[in-house]
Amino acid sequence: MKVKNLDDIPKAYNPKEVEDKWYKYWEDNKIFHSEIDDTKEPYTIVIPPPNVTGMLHLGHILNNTLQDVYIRYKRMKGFNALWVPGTDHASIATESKVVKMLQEQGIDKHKIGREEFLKHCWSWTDKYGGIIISQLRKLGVSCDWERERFTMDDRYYKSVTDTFVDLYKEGLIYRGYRMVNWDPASKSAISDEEVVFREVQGHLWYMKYPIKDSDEFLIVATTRPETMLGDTGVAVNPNDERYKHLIGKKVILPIVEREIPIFADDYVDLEFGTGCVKVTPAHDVNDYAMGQRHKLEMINIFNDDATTNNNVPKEFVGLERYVVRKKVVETLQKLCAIEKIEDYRNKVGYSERGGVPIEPYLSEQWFMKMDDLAKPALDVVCEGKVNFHPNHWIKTYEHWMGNIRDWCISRQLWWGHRIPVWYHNETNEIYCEKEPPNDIENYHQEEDVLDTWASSWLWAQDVFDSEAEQKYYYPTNLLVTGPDIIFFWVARMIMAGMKFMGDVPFRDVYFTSIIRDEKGRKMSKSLGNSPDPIDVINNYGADALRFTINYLAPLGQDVLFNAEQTELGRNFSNKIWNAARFLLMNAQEIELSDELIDKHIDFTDKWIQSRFQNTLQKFETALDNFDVNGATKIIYHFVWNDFCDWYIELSKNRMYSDDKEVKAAMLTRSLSLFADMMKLIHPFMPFISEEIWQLLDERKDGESISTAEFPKQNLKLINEDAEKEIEFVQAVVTAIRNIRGEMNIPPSKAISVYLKSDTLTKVQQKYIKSIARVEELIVDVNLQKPKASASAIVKGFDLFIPLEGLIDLDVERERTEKEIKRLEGMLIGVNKKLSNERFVNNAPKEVVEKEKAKQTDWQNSLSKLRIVLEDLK
RNA sequence: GGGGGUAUAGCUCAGUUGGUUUAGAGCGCCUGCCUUACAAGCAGGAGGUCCUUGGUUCAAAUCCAUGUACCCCCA
Repeated sequence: MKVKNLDDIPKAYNPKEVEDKWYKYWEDNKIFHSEIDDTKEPYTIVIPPPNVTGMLHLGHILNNTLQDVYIRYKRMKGFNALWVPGTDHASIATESKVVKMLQEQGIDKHKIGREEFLKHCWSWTDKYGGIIISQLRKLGVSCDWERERFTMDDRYYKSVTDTFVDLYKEGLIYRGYRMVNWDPASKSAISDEEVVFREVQGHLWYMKYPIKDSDEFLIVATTRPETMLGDTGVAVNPNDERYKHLIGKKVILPIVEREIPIFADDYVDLEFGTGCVKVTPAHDVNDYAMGQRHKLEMINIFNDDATTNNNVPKEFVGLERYVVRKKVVETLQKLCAIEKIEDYRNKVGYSERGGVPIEPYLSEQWFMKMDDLAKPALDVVCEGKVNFHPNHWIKTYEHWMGNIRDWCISRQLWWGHRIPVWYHNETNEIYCEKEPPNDIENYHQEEDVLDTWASSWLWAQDVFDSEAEQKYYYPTNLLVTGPDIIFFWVARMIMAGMKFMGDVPFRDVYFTSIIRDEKGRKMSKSLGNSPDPIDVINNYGADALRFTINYLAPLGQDVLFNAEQTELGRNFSNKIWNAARFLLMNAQEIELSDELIDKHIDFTDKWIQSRFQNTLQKFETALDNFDVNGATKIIYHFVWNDFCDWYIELSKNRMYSDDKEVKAAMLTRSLSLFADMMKLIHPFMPFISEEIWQLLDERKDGESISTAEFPKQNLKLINEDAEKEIEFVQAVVTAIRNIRGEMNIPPSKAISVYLKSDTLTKVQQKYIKSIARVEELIVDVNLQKPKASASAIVKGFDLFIPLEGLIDLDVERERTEKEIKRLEGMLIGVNKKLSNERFVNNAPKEVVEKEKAKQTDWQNSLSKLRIVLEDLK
């Protein structure tokens, strides 16, 4: 062992100087590259591909740090670790950005045509596509960048469209005229999962529909009066006595003057509104269903941008839907056909991407049959072949998979995987093959592209270079993602895996927390409550952010985050840095040697080794159980409390020893342990751990902690005797510090301590003296309490600190009385337990013994304290 | 309407198969310290009806039920 020569180690850790340097080193040395190696077991993760033109946000930080923790941990454990990175083309999100950008230049997408438009999309992708990737590098993720993938790569594109052809031929994909969720802004269908419901303050309009050949009229209540232009019926509940006599009659639709039937249907809620429902089969999902049941006419009144078409009276044609609403209401009011208008809160579906209310809309779309695909995908989760963490998500998954509907996979967009279907120009016959028709001049291709998720559902299986690679790396081991895309993506990847690979795509799925601001609100651009992670990294360091966010993020709970909390991780970095700095500075002038590693060992060394083993064990168990949050707490506690607060403090005694060999042996061991400690830290804080690890010993060129062997558990090093010895030292020291603190005795003031005990070894005494700044320590089983002294009971033994002149007797009396009260309280509890016969008879013997021991201890301490108190009076 | 989650210190959260003292941590607060690694630090301290009410048990923060409050998802 030979530490680096260091002239001047900065007092505060500066991540900026360290982080970029090591990231470059890792990349230059291809530390993260993986290739097939049959001698090693693979451990594979595929990144949830972020939107190619997106920006890194805090959700990405948590998600990618978690993946990095596992991939780095497994890499050090000797697995052939591969983390495949990449980005997603994000069809609708990217296209709407490009459309907007072109609009600002006065360019219309349709005027320039598909090919020209796609060129703009590609240059947009080229321009912004690198940003999120470089941001991820700042975070320190250990992806194999040589394998970076994009969902629009030629190879991947081909798998996506080929898969379409296979499923079409198998009859699992079909075309149909159906009602879909229509986004009038992007003029495209979107899936059910892309609709977000928002509560809005609206109105309930009560409209009068006159009954044909009668003076009577019906009143229908609606939240969307404009759709009345497309009404083709009025429904009532068959059991509704109020309207029974009207069933079969007709009403004259105001404005339009169309005769439409009154019919009965169970769907109608007697309680809602008036109990009469206007039915617009072409513009409402429930009305559509009723329309089909009762064979109603379907009148589509909207164009694809939600303006009215020619199916409405002339004066209403060509108006935007909310303009029509106003005009319809005004016209009805003039006709005295509005009974009343009530305020009403209801939920309106909005397009997640387009941000406008969706329109239920009838159109020709492509669908994928879900029943056969869903069944095996549901089974593997229920059987535990895919494990969810936390596992309560299984219930949600089960519920969704059990009630699944066919998936609308076509989108009326250009940016994406164009559906591999050609229609014959004359016959309109469908041609669906992996290659275009030979006589392509006689065909025109389907204009629609596939839903983005219908491409990314193959991500876990089609990011590899060859079949051999696929065989080696698939199934992947872990997927880390947010629970919000459990249906969009996780479920569909499992379907794809089972269908095309005959095996699950991943064995474990870790559902991350959702990051919120300190008030619990979702992070959003409009609220401006989302700190830019790059700013946070620049201010505190990537390690600090990585550690903090994991320290704050328990599995399955939301995280309330603000940037200042990153101080936690920064402070921890600094603590680690200074501990290393202290040891390294002391090691500069001295000859370290591996041969000294087991020389001059005492119980403090045995203790810290024992603690480290205990920590290692708990740390690995936590990671194996996906308790990442727990792992951060375990390592934090060991580093800060055990190692820094106690072991380093204790080591100072030998650090300043005259015996150079004692010092060298101690330093050799400490630094060796420090290297192991850095390995535990490394998955969370890759930069600082690499920096320090490189300083601790001479390293070969290209060597990295990233590929160093992870410490092995060694139960032989667990040492209960040493732990007990330290516990006693800690108890004595804590008692002394407590008296110092409460009596306001400054640390600079040397004191004497009397301990009425016969169990303290000379070595223990030596450490107590140095660490508690005790000038004179007298240990004697027969000693008497000195006059005017403060006292404490340590593990049943009297401890006195004579402080004549300094000690305030009133304070000491209060202190003693407080302690007596505390003990009395505890004794009441234990006495009660032990006087309960049923407890003594029924509880396990060990538990009863324990309680008895407590009783004896406390009784003993209490009587000692009472004597002390008497003496103070 | 259906499903899921959460209630523990001022704040954010730990708390293992029920028994580790009268329940822990970080931050915040109070007191004392520039103790030759670290003031981004050290030492000490205050602060809790473990949401309500029942039940199971020798024993409940922990298991069960009920109620209340908040959050999320689906319709």
